[in-house]
Amino acid sequence: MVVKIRVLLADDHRMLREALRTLVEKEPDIEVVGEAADGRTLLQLVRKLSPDIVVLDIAMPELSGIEAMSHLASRYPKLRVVALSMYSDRRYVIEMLKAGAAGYVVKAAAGTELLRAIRAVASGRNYLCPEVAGTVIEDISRRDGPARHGLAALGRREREILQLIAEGHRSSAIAKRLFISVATVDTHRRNIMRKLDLHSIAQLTTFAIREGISSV
Amino acid sequence: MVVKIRVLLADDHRMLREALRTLVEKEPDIEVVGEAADGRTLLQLVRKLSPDIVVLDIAMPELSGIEAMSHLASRYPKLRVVALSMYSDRRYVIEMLKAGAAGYVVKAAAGTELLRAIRAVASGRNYLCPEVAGTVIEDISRRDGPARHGLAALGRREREILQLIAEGHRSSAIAKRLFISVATVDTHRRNIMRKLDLHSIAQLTTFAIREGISSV
DNA sequence: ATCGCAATACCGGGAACCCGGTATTCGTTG
DNA sequence: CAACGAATACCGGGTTCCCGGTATTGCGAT
Repeated sequence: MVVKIRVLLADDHRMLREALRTLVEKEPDIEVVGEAADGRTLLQLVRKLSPDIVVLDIAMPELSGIEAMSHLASRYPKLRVVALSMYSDRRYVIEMLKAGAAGYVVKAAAGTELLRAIRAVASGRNYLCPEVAGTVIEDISRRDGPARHGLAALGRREREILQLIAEGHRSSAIAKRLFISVATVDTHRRNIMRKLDLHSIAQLTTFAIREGISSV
Repeated sequence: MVVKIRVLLADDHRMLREALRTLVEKEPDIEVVGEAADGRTLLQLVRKLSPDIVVLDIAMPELSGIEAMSHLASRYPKLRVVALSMYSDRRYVIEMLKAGAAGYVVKAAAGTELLRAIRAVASGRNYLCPEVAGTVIEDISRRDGPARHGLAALGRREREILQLIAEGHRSSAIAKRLFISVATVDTHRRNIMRKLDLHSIAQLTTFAIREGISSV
């Protein structure tokens, strides 16, 4: 009687979730215990279902994959996450790994890469698909100190608020949504602008799109 | 002995192709005869394999889904194509339907929608998933003249001002630059917003980037 | 000639944004 | 323990944004 790896899938595209589920459930040692379409639902399901592994798409609405990753890492230190993404760009890879992901697989890779990642991560190791392994090695060889620029200078809450601003929400709506005051939203926006040296909503929006926090 | 619907899958993300293949091949009346990762390979495989149906992702490298669709429609009039996309936006839907697609399904839909589309299209009918059916109906009910949508609805001056707004310039700076009054800038911005049904600078910026008026 | 649209411009008012400053609390790290 | 940063929150004031309304002029098409 083998113990199955209990996997939760998080991707906003329903068809892809279902298709990935079908692919993964062909494996006798893996079972999909749930699916989440956005970052918030993901957090709820993790609490409810206690999966072994989360397969987490980076580009998700509301609470982006990166934000969700940070939340998961702080609240569930034992949980192991495999990041799944269209992007093999260094920015995304490093960001997710820093946020606590144990694996990173691009959608251009074969389905077997995802299965390999799930099994490696479930057994306590980390996993990078070949497409991004070079990226990470290059980043390590470039690392030259704790200076943080751009997106890396923003805290978790700041990134969350930046996404909502860039998605067109007003401060009052953001405040209501996050159960904080409008003054706090304003303060965060100001801090974000100071750190990024930006001075308008348009510039914030452009930055957020460029950094993949918000989509076009 | 039932005749299977012979399907060719075209999507540049290998993992998704494989996952979709797994999903589709669970059906006894459908078989996947091939997979293409880009528009050129797609054309070659269609010639070689003569599938009944092509499931065609819009966003592909080399030859985009829309261009591939046009090529297929002119060279293989009997071939039936189901467009598969992240986008439910009217622009893409109408464009693909005009290019000759017999069906359109978004990735946010359930996997069963794709199966339904394949079967409908294979039996000679057209298929629109519910998420875009309203879009098409609205487009038809609007088709009462030279109605213009999105960017096409904007005049030269409006486009000029949209670009400057999206680049982060304030109304006062735009006014000074174009030798007009701030009130006029405000009026233009209002007209732009009305035509595009947008309500904030962030939304304008996102639109401008998407339309290539402004860059990230 | 007439009409419609683009470009220009204004009134008014309320809310949001931008930014100067301030503060407290909590958790982490040295 | 002390220091620092993140998160929360406020004061104040000026400007900009959003949007209700209005208007005129010039040009091109019919």
